[in-house]
Amino acid sequence: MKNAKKTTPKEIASPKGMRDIMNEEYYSFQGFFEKAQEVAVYYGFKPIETPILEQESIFTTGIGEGTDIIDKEMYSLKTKGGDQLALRPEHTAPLMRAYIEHGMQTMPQPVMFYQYGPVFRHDNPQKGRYRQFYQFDIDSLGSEKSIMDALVIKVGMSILEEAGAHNLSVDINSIGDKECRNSYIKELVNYYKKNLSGLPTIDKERLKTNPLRILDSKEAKTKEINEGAPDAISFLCPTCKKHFKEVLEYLEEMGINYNINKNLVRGLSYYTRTVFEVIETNEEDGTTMAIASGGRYDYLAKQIGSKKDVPAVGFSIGVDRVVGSTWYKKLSPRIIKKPKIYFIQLGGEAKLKSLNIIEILRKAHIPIMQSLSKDSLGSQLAVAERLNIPYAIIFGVKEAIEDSVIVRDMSNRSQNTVKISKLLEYLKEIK
RNA sequence: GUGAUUAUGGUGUAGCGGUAGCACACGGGCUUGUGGAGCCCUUAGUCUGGGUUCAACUCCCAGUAGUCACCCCA
Repeated sequence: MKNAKKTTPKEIASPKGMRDIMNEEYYSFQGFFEKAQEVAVYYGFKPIETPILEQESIFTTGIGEGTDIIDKEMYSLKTKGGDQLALRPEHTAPLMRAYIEHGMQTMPQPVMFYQYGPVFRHDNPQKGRYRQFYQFDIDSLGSEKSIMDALVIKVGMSILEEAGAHNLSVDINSIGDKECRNSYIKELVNYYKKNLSGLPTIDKERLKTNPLRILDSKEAKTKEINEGAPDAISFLCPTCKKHFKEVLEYLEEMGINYNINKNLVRGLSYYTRTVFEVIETNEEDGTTMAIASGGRYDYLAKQIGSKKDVPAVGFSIGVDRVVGSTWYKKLSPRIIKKPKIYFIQLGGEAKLKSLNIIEILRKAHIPIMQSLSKDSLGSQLAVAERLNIPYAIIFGVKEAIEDSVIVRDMSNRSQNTVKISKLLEYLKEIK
């Protein structure tokens, strides 16, 4: 499967960085989504689903120009009607748009939502990175209280733990609010200007567009310069400092391990105060990967057109990275499950009545696999075997006359004849 | 956007400057009221476009795509 596209002509291949999710992988995703929803619901979050397409402007103004996501990774398109739309590169701005559009500020605050689905970024694919990928988001809108920061982090971490994660660490930082962040940026720019000659070109460029980003630059020279850079936390105004301290206290209280990373700034410009990333360390090779991240975005609402600020905070999980990890504990979905019964029919008489029996099973919520198109018993059994299905229901001419079926345990080849009227009862027992 | 690397039926693979084998899978047939089977048969391939050459699947270049890494990010 891994080379499925190596020779497929482009016309019939999925687009670069996008793939089909099926079989075991499908169940893995589905299982994760169900578990994540369950956890979120226990904490009082409600579901929402926003459109995959949005006005492009909510992203350009919300996430901000000067970020890579906007400048080079967005799928933009113009509709036949002339609207400028974009495939969502993340869930946060659309959620805020929905909040504003539906006047949710009249509801009891905060409003807490979870949502999940595909997001799109036009980046080059590599390990754990696709152009269409899946995020599960937990957000609290309408409260600036530090406990909401802690809450979304807690819920996100619980979901990850339920999924089998155990080597997680939370990198956390605070980049302040409008005032302290601006004075900090001013100070930072001054500092870099003093060291301008030592900065690589990329970072000189960033000095103009997004100076905060220089802090987590991967350039060796910049890293050196960053050693002496002023740090955001010491520039925090008293309110922000208090907020950050409270968040950390809550995390400690909940036993969540964190480390303060002064260079963490995140690539989206709507963040204020709390920002964090959840890092997974691979036990085998020691490599790390961010599998979830988020932060507070108190000014996003106004940026995308609200008259009032809506303080909010969110946590988003990179589902592909969770499901694709070595530690992922396969969560199996409850709603869409893999059938445990293979239905086999034999003879014209039986084939005729087969669909009725399948319908009886369907009404009892018992999914099956079948090969109605086949005739011979042997070949149908072979398929059941091949698909690794534990039970077979055999329905032949004789059974059709007697209104019964044979239920066969594929593992030990034992079988029983069961009246159709008692079939559901019988199946309940063997499960 | 940058770099490395790869590309042969559906899948996995062989091979050679003289146009391709093999295995499995799939499909059909025989047999068959009880299992990964057997036998027979069919289908199906050199990623695309250029170049070198009498001749290219093979050598060269470009493109595309997979994988990985950088940037960035989930």
